[in-house]
Amino acid sequence: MNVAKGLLGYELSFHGPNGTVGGIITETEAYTQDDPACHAYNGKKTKRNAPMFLSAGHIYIYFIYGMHHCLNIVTEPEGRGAAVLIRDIQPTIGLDIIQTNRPNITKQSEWLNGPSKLMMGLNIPAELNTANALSNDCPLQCRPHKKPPTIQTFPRIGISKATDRLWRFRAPI
DNA sequence: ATTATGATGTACT
DNA sequence: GTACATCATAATG
Repeated sequence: MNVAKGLLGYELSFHGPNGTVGGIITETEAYTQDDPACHAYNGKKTKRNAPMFLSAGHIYIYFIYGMHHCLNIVTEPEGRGAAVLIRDIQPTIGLDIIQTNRPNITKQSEWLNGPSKLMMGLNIPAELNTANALSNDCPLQCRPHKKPPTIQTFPRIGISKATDRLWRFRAPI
């Protein structure tokens, strides 16, 4: 969760076939292996969550609700299953391309303001699962941009377990 | 082999 | 605020 806070204000960029798109990370959620809401709870490794056990900086993308994908950054050393869910991004790079990827959404502020919305808006392919974002040839890059002056803390949402853990973090716009 | 459920988004009332 | 789309995965038989 220290990483979840640290990622706020970072600029995430994706170099796709149609150009480069990206934006500033403004909301994240932390998941660790001692957390009942985590896909890797108790260190149980499955086909789906295997990327979470790679070393920090790897990418974990999973499919949910039969139609959506969510993007996570792995946060702990190899062998421990933990990651940060990227929940909200403010678009800054390749706005015209992002608009094309979100044809029915008029407000720029709603292009990437959700874990699956940002996958659609940035058009990130599920094949990036298990890639290493720290490697220079990775199409997905994450670089420091602006450090947020304050960080707000909330309960996580969309889960049914461990909702008491205040592991959702937001940077004010 | 079968079943329950989910780290959600969108449209509609 | 409520309803529903839609299916891979993981747990269970």
